[in-house]
Amino acid sequence: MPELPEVETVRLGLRAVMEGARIEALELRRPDLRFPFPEGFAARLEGRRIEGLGRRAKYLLADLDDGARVIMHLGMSGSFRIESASGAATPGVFHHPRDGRSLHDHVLFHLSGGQTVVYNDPRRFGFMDLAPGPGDAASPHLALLGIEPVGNAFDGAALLERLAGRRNPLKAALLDQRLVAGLGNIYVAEALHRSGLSPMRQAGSVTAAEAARLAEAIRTVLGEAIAAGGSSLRDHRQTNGELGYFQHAFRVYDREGEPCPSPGCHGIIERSVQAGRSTFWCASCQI
DNA sequence: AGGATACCCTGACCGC
DNA sequence: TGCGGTCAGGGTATCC
Repeated sequence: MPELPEVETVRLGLRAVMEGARIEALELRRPDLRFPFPEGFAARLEGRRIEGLGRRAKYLLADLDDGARVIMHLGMSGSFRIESASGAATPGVFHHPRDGRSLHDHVLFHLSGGQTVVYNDPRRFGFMDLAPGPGDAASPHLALLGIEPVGNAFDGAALLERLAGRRNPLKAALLDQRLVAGLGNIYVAEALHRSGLSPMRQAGSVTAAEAARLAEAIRTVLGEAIAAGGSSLRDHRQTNGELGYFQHAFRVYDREGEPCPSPGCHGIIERSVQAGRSTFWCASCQI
């Protein structure tokens, strides 16, 4: 799944065609994704104009002209692509031979501009929901989210405050969406390596200086990843069908056994498992 | 409190 | 070419 940079890449691509457009028809090709679609979902969207397309953590937010907000999560394998009226096939996307449409195209937004925005999700861990209005409190999905790591308020002090007193491993704390919202397995690994901190460290043991370094590393790695169009491992694509390329800039993620890329470090990248997820790190320079 | 585990689901890959 | 096992960018529930 997409983590924050992949979702932001998708948002930037979709914004150009969705903002200001009217949803002429919403085509649901099955009754559910991870959860059933909300009652009357299609009817409540049809005819509405999309006034803005935002993002909170890993959620895409479409604000409608009647005040409602569509909340979309890509799960592990969700992607959006834009089809123009010509209906040209997207490179690299499997199209079902029967109707020319991929088996996993589940939701189609038919827009007034002539384009169709297609949501594809093989694993269906993604979902869509409707909130009555803007503001995190209006949705149970957003209400408990922590600080936005690319927002202005995120710095060493803000991070230190959230880690203080926590006894769980630093990696687990950073993956907790209630503390910092938007990080996932890849970017936690990358940010910890860049800041020289061990994923095994007790979260509450991080000092003010270390928190400042970590916050800066998080901000930098997310920014670089967004600029690269995200990371494409299996499923993520930009909305024009192109791959992201930040995966080539990984320093530790999926690099078990390779030499640590830190200057002057002679360590080897290790893999271990924390909370059921792979952790990649260098025991020599991450302390 | 927080850790470990199972689960939701499909597809890719590996070894046999 | 097939088959079983394992793994995957997320989030949630449930059990200790």
